[in-house]
Amino acid sequence: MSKAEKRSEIVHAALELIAENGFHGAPMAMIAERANVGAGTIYRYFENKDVLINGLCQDLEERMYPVILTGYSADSPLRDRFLHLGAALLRYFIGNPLDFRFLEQFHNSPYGVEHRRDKILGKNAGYNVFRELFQAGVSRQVMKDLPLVILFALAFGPLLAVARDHILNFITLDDDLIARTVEASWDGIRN
Amino acid sequence: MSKAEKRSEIVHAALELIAENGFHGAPMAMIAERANVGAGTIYRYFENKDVLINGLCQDLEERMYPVILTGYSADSPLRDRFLHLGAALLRYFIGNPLDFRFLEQFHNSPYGVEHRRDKILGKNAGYNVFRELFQAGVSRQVMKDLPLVILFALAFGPLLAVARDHILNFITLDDDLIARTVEASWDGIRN
Amino acid sequence: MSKAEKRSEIVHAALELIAENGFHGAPMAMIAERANVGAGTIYRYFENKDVLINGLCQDLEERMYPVILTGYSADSPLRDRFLHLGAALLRYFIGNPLDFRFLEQFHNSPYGVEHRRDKILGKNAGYNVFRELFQAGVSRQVMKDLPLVILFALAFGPLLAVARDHILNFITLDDDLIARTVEASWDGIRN
Amino acid sequence: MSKAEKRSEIVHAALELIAENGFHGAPMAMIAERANVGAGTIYRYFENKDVLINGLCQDLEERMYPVILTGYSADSPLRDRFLHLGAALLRYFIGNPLDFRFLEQFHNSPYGVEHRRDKILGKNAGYNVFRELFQAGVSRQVMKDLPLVILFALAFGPLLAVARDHILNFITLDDDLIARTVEASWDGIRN
DNA sequence: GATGAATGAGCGTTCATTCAT
DNA sequence: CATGAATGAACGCTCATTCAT
Repeated sequence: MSKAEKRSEIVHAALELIAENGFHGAPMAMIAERANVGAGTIYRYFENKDVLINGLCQDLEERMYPVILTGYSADSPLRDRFLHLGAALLRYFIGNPLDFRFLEQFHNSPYGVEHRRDKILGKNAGYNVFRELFQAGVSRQVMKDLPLVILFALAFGPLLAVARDHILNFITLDDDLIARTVEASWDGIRN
Repeated sequence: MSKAEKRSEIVHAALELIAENGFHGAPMAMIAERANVGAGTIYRYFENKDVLINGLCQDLEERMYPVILTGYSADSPLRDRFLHLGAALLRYFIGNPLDFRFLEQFHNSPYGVEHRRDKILGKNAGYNVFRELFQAGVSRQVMKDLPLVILFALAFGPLLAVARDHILNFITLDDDLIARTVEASWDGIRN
Repeated sequence: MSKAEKRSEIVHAALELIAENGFHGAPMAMIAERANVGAGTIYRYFENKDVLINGLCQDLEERMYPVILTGYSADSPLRDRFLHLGAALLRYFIGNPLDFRFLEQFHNSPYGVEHRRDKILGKNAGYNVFRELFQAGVSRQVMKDLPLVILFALAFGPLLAVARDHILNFITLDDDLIARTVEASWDGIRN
Repeated sequence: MSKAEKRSEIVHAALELIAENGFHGAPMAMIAERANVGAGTIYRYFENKDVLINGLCQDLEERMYPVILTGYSADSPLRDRFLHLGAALLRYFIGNPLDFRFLEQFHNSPYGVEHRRDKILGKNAGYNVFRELFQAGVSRQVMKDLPLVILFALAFGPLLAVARDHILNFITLDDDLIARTVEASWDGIRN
């Protein structure tokens, strides 16, 4: 197993366990076992558990953004751009439930909050596609004149909630339901 | 200290610690200390830590529902009823950040999921005021014809997200902002 | 087993293991086992291993000083006082080899140095009997006019060395040899 | 880097780290790093860590004895010979505090005791200069008629103690103080 | 009934040693 | 030969739970 593969195995095992059982249910020894490496090996790739968890998040975003940005055109009308991103996000979460579950766990932790603070301050490139979209929407008066943070909440709050409901089997989303849900969340932010 | 008072002290101490520090930062011994009871005493009131945590949630709802239902009239127009509940919920969370922080921690745990499953299956009375409202909204075609679960997500997803943002100091909500946020979330669900 | 007894068992087990095997050979689990307590129990009596080790030292001094000061008279001639203390110290170490071995380990550690620094600054009562003796010796010109620290080294350096040699079976001290050794170390410091 | 150089780098790095941080603060990986060799390479030169540490001691003595024997004449009077060796030893330790710190760490370990046992049984050449000196002193009745082990303790106990005190900054030795200290220790052993 | 001392499994992490490259 | 990634036993410490008082 190459060095990159080993790192990947560790990351995968950690994400899987955290997604399935939460942070409590993912001790380092169990991550190591599932990754088929020794317990000490993880520490060659990640300084400690905190660093591993933050690495997981970064890893995930690097996998996720290319997917949801595929076919996205910054020249389309704002509504179309939002519908594309919303549906892509929802589909990504549904198709990658472990990633979604991990993100939920992550955002509910001290690191998650810190990470979010950085995002809102605009340090992160991936997020900026959303930020630009919403800033354009407000300035062109296509969207409601509300603080960006609230628009984010109106747009993504529902999408994350239905993704969770789908993954927990409270509902089964199909393409039609996804489209109507994203349209409804558009109604929440548009003027 | 009476039996009921002692139970109340325990519940209060536990909720406070979990809200402040997360589940990790709330060992039983610390809860006992803050509640001014012996560590063993907690086990007279709650079979184990899991049961305590579920008790906390139930306790919280019993305090919260009377507050948000104050002044609520089932005879008002659907829109008014929604705006009342939404704003009341948001104000409750902002005014009781510990309750909100606890709920967030709770919902992000195996118990939280189980609890939610019960809610959606309709076992819990408190939730039913929302259920009735949304069922009426759909049947009178005032709201979109979407599954209840999705309507819940559209309505409460944004409210919870902005409550979190406020409590984490990413934004400061005032009455005007609260009203406009709840109206925006109404736009998401109304026809 | 009473609380005081349990503490005593822990202290005894720890001192024994450290004396026999050094700090490396005295993990907390082994101390607990030898003391017939659970591993966690130690932490009810000592905040952590460092505190335990410092406690051991303090404990030891509280046992040792009364013994070596028995029959000691501050009114005797300086020479007699020194011979008394020197022989008493030597006898104590020979009679309590575990205490001696522990002290040697202790003084060769960061804590030991810190502890020694305090002693030399004069915070500790037990040591002061030596300090007074040497200060009197210098001022009455019975002892050499050297810094106190050097007099200590001249007086106790040999005593500790022969105690070690006896305990390691390089030599067997009897009362006669003890007396002549202490007299020789007196020759080192006297004028 | 030649084989001998590599060995030397390893020995130097190990001694430095152990002197600075104690055995705890000198893991093999850190020694390897400071020596600019691979971790596994150390095991080509030393079977394991224990052997390395013993090698360190031997190495040190090979560097130290030539220094303290410089200018030493076996034909001088016993007193002069002792004063020479004592002062040379003290100066060596003060001038090479890492060597001294290492020796102290070393002598306080199972290996140290074993090493000392060999010395006292007379296997080691370096030590013999002291042994010869003391044996001559006793037989010519210049020194006290005490077992050699005790004479060693009387002579070197104080010297090691003041070296430690100097290195730990409890006192600052100058040439005058060194001379008077060595003379005082001579008083301890001479008749 | 209430207590809190005792427990020990389990945690995150380290490091001497091995061995494939 | 030299390397350094991999290993896993062992460490200090925590904490949910029990039970003698």
